[in-house]
Amino acid sequence: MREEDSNWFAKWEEEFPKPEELMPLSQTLITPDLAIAFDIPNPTSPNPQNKQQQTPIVQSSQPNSSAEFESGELNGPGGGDEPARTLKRPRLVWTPQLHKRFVDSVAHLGIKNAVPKTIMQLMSVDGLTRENVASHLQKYRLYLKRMQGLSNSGSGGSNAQSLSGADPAMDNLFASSPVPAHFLHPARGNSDQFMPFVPHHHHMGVVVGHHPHVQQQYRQFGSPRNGHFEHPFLSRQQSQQQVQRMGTSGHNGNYVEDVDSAATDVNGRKVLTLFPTGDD
DNA sequence: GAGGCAATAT
DNA sequence: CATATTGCCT
Repeated sequence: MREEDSNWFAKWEEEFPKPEELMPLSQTLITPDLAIAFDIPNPTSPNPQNKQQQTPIVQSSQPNSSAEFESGELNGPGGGDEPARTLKRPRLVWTPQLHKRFVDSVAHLGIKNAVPKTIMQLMSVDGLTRENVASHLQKYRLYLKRMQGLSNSGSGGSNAQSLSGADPAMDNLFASSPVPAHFLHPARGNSDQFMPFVPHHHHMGVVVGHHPHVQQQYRQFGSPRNGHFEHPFLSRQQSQQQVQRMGTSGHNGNYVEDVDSAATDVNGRKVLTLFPTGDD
């Protein structure tokens, strides 16, 4: 019982956006079927008054069979009554924010408890599946490993070092969130710290976008898209900020669409964007 | 079944 | 290219 114990929770809370802040932006979970079926409402006449659906109960959501409203046309096999069955969920887009939540969860869970299931539960992100987390966790571990090998300079911190030529694959995303020091080296003398497990439930909005065609979301640095130069980090943040503005403006309940890093798709590739509306 | 990880697929 | 999926193992 150190003084830290009394602090971790406060910090943990602080990092999260308030429900009120989430409200304007968060949409209820738009089920793939629904989104696809309706092809997402047009941006100019969105749903001005969207209701938010809170789930006060802690639940590992397996939103895989809830809504099944067909748009009327259905060639469905059999009769066309059954709920969504073999529908594929869109690819999950790991925004820096979402990943931050991921990292926070892992950090607070401790290495031992940081397994896909628990992480997923702690994150409490609607629509997030165990597989999503598992896949990302795998990559994240590789990232950490890579970094341990290169952790020479005495930055004393745990930040992304130079990334050049190695595996610049995911560095961009991962570098955007602070990596707890204990991650880099196994607990020493510290058995483990377990958490009381407090089910914080913040609702994250889910946006499914159907975009014409955008290629890479995370472009190389120094490549301005609309004639504006920006930093890699900023560019990402700005993209998100744009999204937020649209929502907070209250004018248009616009779904993410124009934003390059928002819900986008390459020729029919649907993308799921869960975004928290909070700080970075 | 759940997890970890490498390979492979989209 | 970022995720998803699969295979094989513990």
